[in-house]
Amino acid sequence: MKKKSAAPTMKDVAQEAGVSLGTVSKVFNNIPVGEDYRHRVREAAEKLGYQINSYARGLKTNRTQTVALILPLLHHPFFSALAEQLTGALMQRGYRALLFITNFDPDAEQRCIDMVRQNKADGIIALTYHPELRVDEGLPFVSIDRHFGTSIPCVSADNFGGGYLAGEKLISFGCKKPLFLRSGSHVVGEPDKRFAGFDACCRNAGLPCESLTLHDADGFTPFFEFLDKHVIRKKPSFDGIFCNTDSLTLLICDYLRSHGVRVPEDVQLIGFDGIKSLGTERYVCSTIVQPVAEMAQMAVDVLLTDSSAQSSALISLPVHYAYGGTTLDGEADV
Amino acid sequence: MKKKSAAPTMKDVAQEAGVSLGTVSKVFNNIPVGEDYRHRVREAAEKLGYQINSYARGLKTNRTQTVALILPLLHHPFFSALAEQLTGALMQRGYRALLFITNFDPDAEQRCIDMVRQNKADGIIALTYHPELRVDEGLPFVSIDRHFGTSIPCVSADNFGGGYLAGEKLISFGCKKPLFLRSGSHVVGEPDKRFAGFDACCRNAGLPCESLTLHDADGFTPFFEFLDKHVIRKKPSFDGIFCNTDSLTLLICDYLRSHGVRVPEDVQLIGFDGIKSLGTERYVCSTIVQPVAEMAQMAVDVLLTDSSAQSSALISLPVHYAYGGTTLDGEADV
DNA sequence: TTGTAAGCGTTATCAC
DNA sequence: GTGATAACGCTTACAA
Repeated sequence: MKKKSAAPTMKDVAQEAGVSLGTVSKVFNNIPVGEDYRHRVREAAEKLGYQINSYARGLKTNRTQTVALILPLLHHPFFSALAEQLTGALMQRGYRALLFITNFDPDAEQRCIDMVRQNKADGIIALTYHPELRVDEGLPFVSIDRHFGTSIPCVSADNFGGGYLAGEKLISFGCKKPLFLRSGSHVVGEPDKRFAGFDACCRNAGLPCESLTLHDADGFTPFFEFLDKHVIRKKPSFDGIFCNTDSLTLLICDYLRSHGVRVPEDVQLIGFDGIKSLGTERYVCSTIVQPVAEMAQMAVDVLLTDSSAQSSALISLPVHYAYGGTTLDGEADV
Repeated sequence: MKKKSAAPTMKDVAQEAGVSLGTVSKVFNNIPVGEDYRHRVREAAEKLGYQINSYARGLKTNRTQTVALILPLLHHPFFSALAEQLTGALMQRGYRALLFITNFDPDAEQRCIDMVRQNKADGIIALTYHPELRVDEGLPFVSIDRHFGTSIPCVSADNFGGGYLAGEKLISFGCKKPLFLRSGSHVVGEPDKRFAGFDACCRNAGLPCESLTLHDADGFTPFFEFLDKHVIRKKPSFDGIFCNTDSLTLLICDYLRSHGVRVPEDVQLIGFDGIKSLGTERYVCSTIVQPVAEMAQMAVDVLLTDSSAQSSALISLPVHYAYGGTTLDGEADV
């Protein structure tokens, strides 16, 4: 008794069907084969519960139908939505997703890349914070939100356009004293353009905006100090704030309200991402919505499509504005 | 010019180091080898940028260091947290995560299982809604929140205990007329015990509770109709609601407030899951917190640990209560 | 200790 | 159209 429910192999199927190994292989690769043979093979496979061994196949073909997803984390709606959409888009194409979580740690990111090479994934889709990742030439790679310049395509939302749109909205809602608040990684990436767009819009309107940029390590207290300083007797010295994420918007909104500042009456807030609230499924704040599904689909398409014209394209997908209670436009505008 | 940056193989490393193939293999498998040999191999590997080919290895060893994660979706904090924790726990153990999203579709779930078999994963961790999944005997399987009875271990939160605790809390906060609301899949699973626990607690206290159970297909309107009927002039005929998820709690809370019912003054609400709000990182409602990290760790441990005593255990991990603004205990109790 | 060689389950290249 | 047979890159007896 040597074999203990070992998975059936092509050889077993061949034997069961009374044909040769090669014929079985052909059936499973849609290579022309006599109709009766094809049938016998299918039946034998069914009977034995045969499933092709993708490891053996991958070894031969050098293609594994597997794509690695490298993300910093999942416990944030934007990232989890991205992961879900990416996985779905891959599965539709017959690919499997190998998931790696890096926690923003550059070392972990590099280790992931190495694991991917071991795993012979057919490609990588990554949202990485490692400024100079060492990744195989020849291994298809698509970056999200981080443009590595030469030779690596990047998919992102239209961050500049989104920032500009945020400015337009705030101004059209009557804001005269715009402020920009940012918190996040110090690694430069596409999302940095949100401020550039906002700033450009404010300038064009003759309403230069103040701004305060923080990095992860700084925590949030500088924001609170800033707000304290600029809020005199519940009247802030600004009337419209564009935060670089919905998450930050919520934090700021909460702080202002708890200090007697009315949102949106005294100050209007616009965020970025398009996060919806659990349960009610409404936007958690007025926001610039990232087209997550489209970004995922595009990333997969670029990765898997014959990379002839792949080049080093930077693909920015259109965003849109959505009302979420922190501006004065109200539901009507939705 | 045949090879076009083909990945280096053990043979290349052996040649570069001037040793035999077998020796290289031994180095990479931590099998005793002369110190100088070991060194030469390491250097050669480094120089060539060699990475072991896990497909070739897997073909030989029948172990792929890969575990499949099968989840219905990711765009919900509980599932994304679970996915993140599971992936982390697996990576710590040197395993990679193969992610599958099923959208609650039993067919998709079965297809995933088949893909997993093709991929020769070493095991499966699944939160599945397929009542009678056909899964290989011999392929380690751990279920989350769904107990398949015989032979498949299941990890979940202590749902009964959590329901009981919710009852105790509501009663200790002064509730006299408890209500239970449930929405979700019609597939029975561990989470169903939340009501059982709550009901038991209410009974013990001599305060029998009403309840309304809905399934996904029903939508939410029956809840609203029910509430409308039981709220006379802004005074509801109940004063404490236990909802089976935080998500539902938020929905109900929103509905009540928009109809002039004060939460928590008129009605207190307790949810289940332990979801935190973006930005402020506070619990979105008073809730029974699931120990997600521990559940993930446990699932991985059970899956990967020598399955001698694995049996068909049902492992319930302890939950705890947390204040989140929808009850009368206030921050002090946290 | 180190090297040699036989597979693992496929695919692909041949003759038939 | 079909059936042998040689790889693919690795592990693992076994021989040296």
